[in-house]
Amino acid sequence: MAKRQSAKNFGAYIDRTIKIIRQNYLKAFKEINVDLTTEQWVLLDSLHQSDGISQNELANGSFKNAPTVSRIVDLLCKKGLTERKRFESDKRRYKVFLTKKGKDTYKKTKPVVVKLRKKGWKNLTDEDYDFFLRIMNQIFENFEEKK
Amino acid sequence: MAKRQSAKNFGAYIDRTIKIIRQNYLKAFKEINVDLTTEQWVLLDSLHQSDGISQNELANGSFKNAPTVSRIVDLLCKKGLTERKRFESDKRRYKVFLTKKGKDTYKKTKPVVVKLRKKGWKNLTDEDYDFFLRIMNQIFENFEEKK
DNA sequence: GAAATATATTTGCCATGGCAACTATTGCTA
DNA sequence: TAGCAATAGTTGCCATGGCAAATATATTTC
Repeated sequence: MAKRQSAKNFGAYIDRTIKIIRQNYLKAFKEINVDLTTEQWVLLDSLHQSDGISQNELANGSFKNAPTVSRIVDLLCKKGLTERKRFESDKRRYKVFLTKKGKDTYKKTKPVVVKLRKKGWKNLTDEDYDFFLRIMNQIFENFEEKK
Repeated sequence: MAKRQSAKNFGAYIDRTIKIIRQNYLKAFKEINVDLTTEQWVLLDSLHQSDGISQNELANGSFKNAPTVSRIVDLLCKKGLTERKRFESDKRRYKVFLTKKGKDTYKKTKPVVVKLRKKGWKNLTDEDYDFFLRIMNQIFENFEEKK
């Protein structure tokens, strides 16, 4: 039973959970010989859903900031998984695309991710997920900047 | 209502939540002119509870690995908040202590952290916390290495 | 008691990410 | 239209942290 104190140390639990999730992703990719981090996969996933979006859009969709996305896209391009093309109408922006290799890598890793997600939610229910989402969103909202 | 699919993308929510928590801690410390990160505070807190423990014990208690603790303790020592003393009986180990300044800093920041924890749990109940702990611990357990 | 093992800590390399400053381009406005 | 503000992206600096290798000391084993 949780301690009945008004100041709850939820951060520590969130921290250790996200850490073990990242480690499991990394290990699972390694096991199928894919050189990809969790965060790199997140961007591949965004691109799979909306190929050709800008880095800014990638950032918004993945809760990352612009510099981080810039650097991860650099890495993905170096690995040959994505490529950048300038917008014609706005030369400040890039469209980021999955290459053939990027699409293949996504196809190869997606089932692994699905398996990881199932593994992570083992012994938990759909109702638990609703509860989980409500709590996570509430904490997030509580800390959001008041406009 | 959450999507009824067996592979639930819980990671993204955990990720964005831990990020906004860290940002709030950092900002709150800055506002009271304390130069301290969230993770540095976590170690101060451990030391406040058990002054003189080793870096290994610090690591275990904070879900950090040994290299990370080593580097954070370096920083804390540079800031004059902690000091290392060798064990007499085991010269591989250090005992890490809070200095006077470290204790003062802890006293100054603790109320701020309590306030942040309350802020983060706004509109959530004790029962929510039990639920939250159960779900977080279950996810963690699901990903833990089978011995 | 010497050699092999185990443990505590450090260091190096790299990825993520926060923040600020910078460049290039576009849009707005007086 | 000249000048300024806004936007997209990059770069630098630093902290965290994962992993592997190195160092120093302790413990075990033969």
